[in-house]
Amino acid sequence: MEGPVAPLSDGGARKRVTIEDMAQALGLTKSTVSRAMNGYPDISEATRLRVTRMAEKMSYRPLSHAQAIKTGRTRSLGLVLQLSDHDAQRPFLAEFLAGLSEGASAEGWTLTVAASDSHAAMIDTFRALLRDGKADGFVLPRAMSDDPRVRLLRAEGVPFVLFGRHKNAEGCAWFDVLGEEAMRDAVRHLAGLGHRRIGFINGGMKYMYAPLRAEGFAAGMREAGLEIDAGLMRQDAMTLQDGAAAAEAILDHPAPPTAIVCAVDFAALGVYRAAEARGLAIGRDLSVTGYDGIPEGLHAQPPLTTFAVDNRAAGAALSTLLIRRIRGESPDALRQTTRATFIDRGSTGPA
Amino acid sequence: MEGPVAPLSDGGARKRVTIEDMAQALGLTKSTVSRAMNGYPDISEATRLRVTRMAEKMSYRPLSHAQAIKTGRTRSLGLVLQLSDHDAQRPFLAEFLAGLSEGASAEGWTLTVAASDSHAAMIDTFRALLRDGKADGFVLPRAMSDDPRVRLLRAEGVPFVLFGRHKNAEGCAWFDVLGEEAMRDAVRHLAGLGHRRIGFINGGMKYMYAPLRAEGFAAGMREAGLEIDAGLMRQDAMTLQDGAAAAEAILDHPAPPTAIVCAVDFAALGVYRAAEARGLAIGRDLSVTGYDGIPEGLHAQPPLTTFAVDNRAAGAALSTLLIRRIRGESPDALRQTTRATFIDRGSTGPA
DNA sequence: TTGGAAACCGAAACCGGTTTCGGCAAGAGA
DNA sequence: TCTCTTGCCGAAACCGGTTTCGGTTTCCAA
Repeated sequence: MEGPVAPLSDGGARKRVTIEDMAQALGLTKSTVSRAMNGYPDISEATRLRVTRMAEKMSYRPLSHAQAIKTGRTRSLGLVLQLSDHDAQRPFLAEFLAGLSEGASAEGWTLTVAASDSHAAMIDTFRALLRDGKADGFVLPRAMSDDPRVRLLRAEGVPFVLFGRHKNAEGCAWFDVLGEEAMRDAVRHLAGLGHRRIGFINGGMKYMYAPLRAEGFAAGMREAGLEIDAGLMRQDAMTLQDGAAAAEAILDHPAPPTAIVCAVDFAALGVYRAAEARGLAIGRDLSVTGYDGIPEGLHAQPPLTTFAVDNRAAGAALSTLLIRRIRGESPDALRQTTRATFIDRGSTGPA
Repeated sequence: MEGPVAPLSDGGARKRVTIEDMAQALGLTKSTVSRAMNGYPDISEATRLRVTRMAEKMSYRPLSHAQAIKTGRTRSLGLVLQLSDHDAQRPFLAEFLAGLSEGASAEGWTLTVAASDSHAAMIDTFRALLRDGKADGFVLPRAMSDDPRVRLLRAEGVPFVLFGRHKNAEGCAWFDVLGEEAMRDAVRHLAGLGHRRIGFINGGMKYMYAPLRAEGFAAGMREAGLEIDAGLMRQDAMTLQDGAAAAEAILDHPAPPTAIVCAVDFAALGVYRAAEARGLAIGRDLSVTGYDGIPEGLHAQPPLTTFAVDNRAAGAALSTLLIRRIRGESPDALRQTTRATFIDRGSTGPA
């Protein structure tokens, strides 16, 4: 039923190869082996080579928790999820985790995940993980403008890397997707289709990305020579419901827009609903753009024109950056950005 | 901008309290302290009490990786995500992780997460985690009928716990939600509304849950004295698209059903789409029930009648079970099930 | 009173590494 | 030729725990 079963446990047969085994095989002492593997300068290049070769051959890898007892570092990255945050990050979580795990395991690191409901609990979670040496550094998703996590980790001198930029760059490494560029491109795209009154529905203002995207939208409007009407702008819309409500308000404007740029895909789908309720056909009577690239957008009617974020790549980049940070590189050298990719589907059309 | 910053790092000031500190404070040796904390029989009840009290007072907790070097156990649970699996588990992932983390940290354990694309890579991932002692046991989501993970872990003698039941119970601990009961209740509910021709759209047959739910559906039909028509049944529908396709096929039947029971919410939403395309009003012309309790169901038009699974509770239960399993309890005592809760919304109506 | 078994704790080895320190040999400068 | 470095490695201490092994006391029965 379960197929043939391998030899059965190990029975103490095949044991892990230790540094002592290495030393024995090489005719050296374990201290020499250790220093060779850790790049100490008082080891000749010749023996270092012998050691690394032998390590390869015997497939020796130091036990991370054995070294941790002396070094304090476990070769593991920490991730603390905040649950009260709206489902915004949910759809991407799997890809994001995959990326993180990928980047970590490429260097022989692992990922330790914890979750907490409240902000206070989250700080305690960080403390507990640090206290027990369960993580050598942290990935902080969703950078916020006043971020308690950043305060804590800075104060404790613990390495971290943000997903999202931060005002106060001091000591901050980060990876981010240039959402403002996407917003600008969205406006440009719509303006190119002849739209002149364009609305904007932004995401949660407590996050760093929101002001940036607003800025990008504004820049796009200026470049296109279009007037920015505050009556056509809403914010803090991160769910479909929020988006629908925002769209209702905007469409109630005496001079409603012919297109709406959304900072979040879910909000864009909310616009679909509001439009439907008014008998407006998306892509014909009302153009909409989103941002994120959620799968639901692809299967909406019509499919949502949006900017896709590669969350897996982001995760991989973040873990790589964090590892480098933990290894001591300066945070100033550890800031990367990328762009979202425009996906022109069916939700935009000529004005 | 960031607020006042605490003392700065620790500067070596406050250090972790070690077992030696405990020994000193108690006038004992560290060996005694250790044995007291680990429940050795050669420690008097009096000193054990003194030790545990002092541990509480000094908030002493042994460093998990320090003990790991001797015991081999790290107090961490492993979770390996399979990415190629369709997005089925995605929406629940956050809650599921939260539950796992919750259950783990309640006992002072942590969660190590890894991801892999292919089946082969997944096995390697398990091996790597085991080899480096990064996990003492594993949570296996989505039990499959012939599960390579189970084979591997059984062979290696590594503790694990399944989310989902397994045919061959030997050595298997598990937690599961009784999907078959939900399917039966769904049929009963529909039969009570007067439906006599009821279709069934099942999920992925490679998973253990699918045959069970089919069985539950069949049982419900028998109990209601209704005829089971194979022409009204489809399987392997785990996405909205799959569900729509299955519904199309079923509705093409010369004697189409007036209700369809779905084993997966996403498939039920696919039924919505198929019905819409034919001008059938859900809840009036065609009744539909789902299973899972995804948020999209709540906001569908009309809201989806379904059975909600508490994935957070499931996660918490699983980690608790796994910890007990790792501590040596027999798997036979570690099998729990619960029921999904029926949520009667708007997608069912009288025949 | 004595001998033996429990009961209980200390001493020391060990786990798998890292890091400090000291010493030997070869090479360089005088 | 003799010292002084330098280069290179071994010896040993250490990290924070666990576990084995003895060695005292105390209790109890003989």
